[in-house]
Amino acid sequence: MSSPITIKDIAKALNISASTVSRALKDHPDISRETKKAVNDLAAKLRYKPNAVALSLKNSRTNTIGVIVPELVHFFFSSVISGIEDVAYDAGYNVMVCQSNEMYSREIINTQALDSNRVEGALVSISKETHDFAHLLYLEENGIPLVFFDRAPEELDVDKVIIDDYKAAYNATTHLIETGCKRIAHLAAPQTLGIGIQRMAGYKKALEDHGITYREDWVIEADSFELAGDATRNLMHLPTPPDAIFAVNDMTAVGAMKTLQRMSIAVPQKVAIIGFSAGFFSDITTPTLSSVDQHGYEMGVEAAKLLLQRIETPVEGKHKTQYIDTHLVLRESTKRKN
Amino acid sequence: MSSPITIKDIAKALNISASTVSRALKDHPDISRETKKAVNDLAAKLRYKPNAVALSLKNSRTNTIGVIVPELVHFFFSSVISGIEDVAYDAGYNVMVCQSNEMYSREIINTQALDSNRVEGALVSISKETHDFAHLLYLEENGIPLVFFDRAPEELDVDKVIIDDYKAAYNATTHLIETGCKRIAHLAAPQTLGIGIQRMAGYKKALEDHGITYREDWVIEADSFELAGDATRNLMHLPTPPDAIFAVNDMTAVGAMKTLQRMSIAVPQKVAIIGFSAGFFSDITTPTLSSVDQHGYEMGVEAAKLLLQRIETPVEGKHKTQYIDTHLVLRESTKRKN
DNA sequence: AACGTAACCGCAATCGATTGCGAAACATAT
DNA sequence: ATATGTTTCGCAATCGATTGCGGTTACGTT
Repeated sequence: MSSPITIKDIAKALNISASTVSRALKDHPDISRETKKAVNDLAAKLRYKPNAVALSLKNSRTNTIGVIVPELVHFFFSSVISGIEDVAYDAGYNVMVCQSNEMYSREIINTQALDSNRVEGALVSISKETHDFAHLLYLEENGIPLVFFDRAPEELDVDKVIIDDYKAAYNATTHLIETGCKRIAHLAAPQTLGIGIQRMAGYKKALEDHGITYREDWVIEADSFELAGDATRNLMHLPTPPDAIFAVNDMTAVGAMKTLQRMSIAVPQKVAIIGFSAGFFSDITTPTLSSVDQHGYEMGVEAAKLLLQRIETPVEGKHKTQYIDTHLVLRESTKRKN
Repeated sequence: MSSPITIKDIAKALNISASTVSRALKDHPDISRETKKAVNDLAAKLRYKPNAVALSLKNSRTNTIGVIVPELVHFFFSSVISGIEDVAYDAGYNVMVCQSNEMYSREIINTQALDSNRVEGALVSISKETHDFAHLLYLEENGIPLVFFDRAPEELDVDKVIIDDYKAAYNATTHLIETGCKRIAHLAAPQTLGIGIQRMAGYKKALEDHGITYREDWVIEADSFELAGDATRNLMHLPTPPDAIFAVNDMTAVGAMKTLQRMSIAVPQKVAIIGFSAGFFSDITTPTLSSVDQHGYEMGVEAAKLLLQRIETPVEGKHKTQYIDTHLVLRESTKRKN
């Protein structure tokens, strides 16, 4: 009902000036013990809370960071945000969250909103539509540190926290090889996306390092539950079908698994499957799905830490690319090492 | 690098007063055409953006709403937040997100942060530890509208957007009965939580209405993937084990399903299972999981709409309880009706 | 008695934008 | 030439909190 208590209200009630109240509240030596007590007592009674907005204006510090993600409803992104929020909380920062819904136009508006609200830094994972980064780089030009996570622009000198897709794909493929698979297929992401290219490259390199010839007909672009069905059927109808599938993400892996089961092909005995972490539902398939854990929470933590560091001490020189370690989560959809 | 452009910068550069700049920017009739053009041109050139913080202070309107959830990393909660964000975006509001991590103490601090930051309203789903709501109700007493969603205090006159847990549980249980199950167990949430109580009550009522006796040993408090394992084993080791399980959420349902499979008990033939909340991973289990869809996104939308309405026109009289429709999503883990 | 000096506290400016009111400058009317 | 009107703009206060600087007491010292 009533508007919030201000320092003036206390001053008026005690018949002293606002400055005295302010000083009393922060235990300034200029203020007498009695005055301090009176002020603090009344402040407590009225439940005075400093107006963060006024402080922000005065100090040019909002204690708020902004986050833009393509979509909130993704296990991975919500994990990242959770990590961000925990770090921010510990550091006394608030988190303003926006989703671009994979739209370039909305990402721009989100960026401007964060700018207008004078967030002290921004954490961004770009939308699928975004190929121009001017709106974001503009933030940094204006003194708002910017850290990309997961989906970051390639070939740009910006701060980013990402996973080593190449290495992770290499490890996943190697695991298939080491558990006895020799005909390894890859359900790939579009080769326009950085992750698509990197994961493909890691896959190829693993084959090469283990003396396995790369076969083009074992690689199909398919990166969703739906697309995985057709792709898998096509693979299994080849003269020499694969005995393992490395899928570019978990939904694709599950799509392949479901399809194989419908074809009565045993997983992992006939065909092993490994995915790439989009979520913890790898636990709940039958068989459970081996996968590459992307450590979303940790990525959020590291990205937030880096951002806070940039806020404290702005970049000198080159920006940093930080890799989050991935690791193989070995479950039932791949065979055991012997 | 340089601090953001202010209205004064433009005024100084054009040798006019700040008031004139302000008026020129908003097309006030008092300002001449030439002045307006000069101001607008320079503003565009310098990419002037009004300082939202200063405006907030002046207008006592931050255009920001706060959200507190127990945990971000939940399909349901992230769905709700997504709905909230979309509504807020359309209305020109920003969203400040906090997670309590199921801790009462942290919920309090979150609340104070939102208060200090003068959010114009708050959307809250309470933590498991929260039994006292003073900190939240205090917001509303201070003119910050408050809308609870999903986890709301019972028996309190507050605005809330929830599902009809009682009805949904009744329907889920009834479906099990109608598909021939007669010994229906319930893996329940803590009976301190409203949802726990309501879902339990709906379960009981369904049994009663169909002439099935309630048995205490078929009800176990277990609301996570991990807890479901032990609970399910215990259930199946009873002299008369159940032939169906109604689980309080999907993760619990999946935990039960996995355990049954490990015990070589056929789902749904020997034991049918129905979950709650229809996370999209209900699709990928084998068998796929029947569940109650909670419509998280829609709940977020409705809660945000209600909050914005409260912000526009504060409550007169009693608060509102709004129910989001649920519906049964029938998949393979329950039997078909005949 | 006169002066010095702590001890305490208030004035006013500041952060950026807005806005009521008043004031120039010029034009038109009487 | 005086009065009235119109156009265009600036002053200053405001939002809430902070802080340098100056001012007022009261007390002690010589």
